[in-house]
Amino acid sequence: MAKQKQDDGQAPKLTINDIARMAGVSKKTVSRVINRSPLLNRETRDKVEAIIQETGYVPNPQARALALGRNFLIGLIYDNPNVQMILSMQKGILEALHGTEFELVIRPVDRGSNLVMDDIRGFVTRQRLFGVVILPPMSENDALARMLDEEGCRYVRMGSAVLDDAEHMVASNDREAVADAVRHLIAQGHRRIGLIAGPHGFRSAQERREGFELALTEAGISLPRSLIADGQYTFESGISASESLLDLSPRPTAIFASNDEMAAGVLYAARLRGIAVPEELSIIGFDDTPVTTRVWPPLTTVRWPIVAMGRAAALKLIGTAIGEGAEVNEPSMFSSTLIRRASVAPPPAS
Amino acid sequence: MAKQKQDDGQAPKLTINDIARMAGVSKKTVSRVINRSPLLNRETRDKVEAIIQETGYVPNPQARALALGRNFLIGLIYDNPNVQMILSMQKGILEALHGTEFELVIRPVDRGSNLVMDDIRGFVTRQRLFGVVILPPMSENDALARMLDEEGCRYVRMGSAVLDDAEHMVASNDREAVADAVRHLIAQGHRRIGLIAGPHGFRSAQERREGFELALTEAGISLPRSLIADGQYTFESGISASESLLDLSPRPTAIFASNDEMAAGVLYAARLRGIAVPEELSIIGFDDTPVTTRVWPPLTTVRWPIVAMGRAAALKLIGTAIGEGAEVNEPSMFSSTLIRRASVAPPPAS
DNA sequence: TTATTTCATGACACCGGTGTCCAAAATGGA
DNA sequence: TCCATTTTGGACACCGGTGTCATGAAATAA
Repeated sequence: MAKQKQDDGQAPKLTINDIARMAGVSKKTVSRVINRSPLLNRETRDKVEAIIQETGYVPNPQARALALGRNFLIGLIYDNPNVQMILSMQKGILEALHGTEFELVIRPVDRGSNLVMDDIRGFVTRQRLFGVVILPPMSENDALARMLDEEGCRYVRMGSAVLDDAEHMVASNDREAVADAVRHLIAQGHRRIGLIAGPHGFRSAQERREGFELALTEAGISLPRSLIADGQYTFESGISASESLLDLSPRPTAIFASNDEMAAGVLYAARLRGIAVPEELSIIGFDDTPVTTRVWPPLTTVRWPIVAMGRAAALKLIGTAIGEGAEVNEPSMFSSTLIRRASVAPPPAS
Repeated sequence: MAKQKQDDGQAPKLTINDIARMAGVSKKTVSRVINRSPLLNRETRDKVEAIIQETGYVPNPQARALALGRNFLIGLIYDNPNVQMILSMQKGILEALHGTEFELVIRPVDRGSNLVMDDIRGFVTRQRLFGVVILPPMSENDALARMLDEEGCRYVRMGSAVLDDAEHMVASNDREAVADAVRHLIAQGHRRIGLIAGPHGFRSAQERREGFELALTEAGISLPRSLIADGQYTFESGISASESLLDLSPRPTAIFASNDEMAAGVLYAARLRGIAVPEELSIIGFDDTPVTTRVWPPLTTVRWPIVAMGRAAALKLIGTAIGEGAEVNEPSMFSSTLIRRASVAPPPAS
């Protein structure tokens, strides 16, 4: 029955009882101090807080989790292949969580598997997660949102447009961003502009396509079906999709690819055919990933504030928990910027 | 005092007591079944296990964490700027953790801050982590390893070479891998080969440099100091470091860059000067990141099995916990492969 | 001054598991 | 048949917090 004091570590592991004893109050009173209960005498609070400061006591998260029936863990759920995006999101979320008691737990899921729902349900209920951030395209799954509602798990959905569930969304305005990019091409004099679309079923792909069509319609430019090619958001699909466009006669003088990977694929395909970029072909991508500056010429692209959005999502989740008076009111709609590099030029004189 | 049955979710949340009642045994007996205690009657075990199967009962991790004083969380600690590596490691670890009761918690730390140690200590002790995986260069910090030992926290260090602490290492053999790459250049006829080294203080940088020098020494090629330039593992540093090499006369006919980002920088700098790759200059990088195939020409590089190493690290950590008889014996040293692409050719006839 | 209300605090049970220790049952030897 | 020894299972305390309710003190009203 000897207290295990120096058994392995030298950290004596203070508990709430130790603090209570030192302060000469009950453990419940210490608990009140920790949880900022309003019905506390000022003196008592100060005394206990001083001791907590002094000793560096930190409540045991496991015990809290058990008593509260809720953990201080935020889950990050994704089924997305885009590593850059995942890591930037992760970065933003972690920035917001830094200094709080929250930790980030990663959960990649297997899109397509029909066990996904049960998998996620088990994840959030077993771990009693405080909340989750869902990355696209999984975030577009309304059934998932309903399930989380049922389970009483908070969530924020990242997206390329505000869906019905606006309350839980942090979104970028992809449509308008793409329209701006295409307007830029039109302003340079381009009229035959090709589109490499993203995969069917991705909301972002749809939004970007709509933005593309919007800009052309505004300018009164017709869009033959042949100028649209389907891609899968991968480099390889960018190469193969652009081949059908580059074989056209007359060839498009510019191509908007729905993400940077595919834009890099266009550049690659153009080089294989000896087509000069940007002299004979202008290219614009989307995401502003590092690859845009590694290739030659550096690619004009659209930058969306992923890190800031990740931060906003996390704050939105934990805001109610740490909101000390000021209601955390993060913007839910973020806008993107056209980054002009060297892959756009006026079309060649025909 | 009414049981909250259908208050928010429809999950009745089975507890060990429910199972015990249903099986007609005490909760402790159920606990024994869960923990595979050997001193149990076969019939009792089967009966309880059947009920667990039937009801889908899963023990509450928070309660277990509290009672055991240890969580089923694995921490991933990194201070590394290389997003590709972080994500690949994460992927490997998650693969190994999939289907187990373990979850992955992410912890980026701020290298250079002198609070790092306390930060990590707080992280592992508060959360009572089962163990952590440490990515380079943080993994080279011996003081950190000692601290984790003190705190009784398991750990695995990822590295580019086996350090003193071999028991806790999962490593790749960078030195030999680089030597192979440089031997390849020599075999093609190169004699004036430049090196862009990684940052001082990174073990990987040192190992790669040693591999470079090893191959030259073997071939009896002398290495003037002017053929070595310092980089920071970034694209930009690759550009500036290569400038000093490309200004030399005679110019090196090949450059080994200590990672792909810097190799991409060399390519960029070469293009700015109108130097043809690979005709006038061969380039080899290290890491086999996606950028190597996005640029033109695709870069020859060294691939190290990051995902497999992450998997091995995780298995090494949890192996003792899930080891059912068979002692998990993952290899601790991984070897790399030279990936030949189009950035290497024989040197120009001088 | 006394009755009533408000406020601050504490005692105690509880969250859902696990460790310790002891009792009952089963087994074996004399 | 009885006692000693080994299994097998349960009662109970405990991990470190939080919720509920009771209690005593102080403040207000009568």
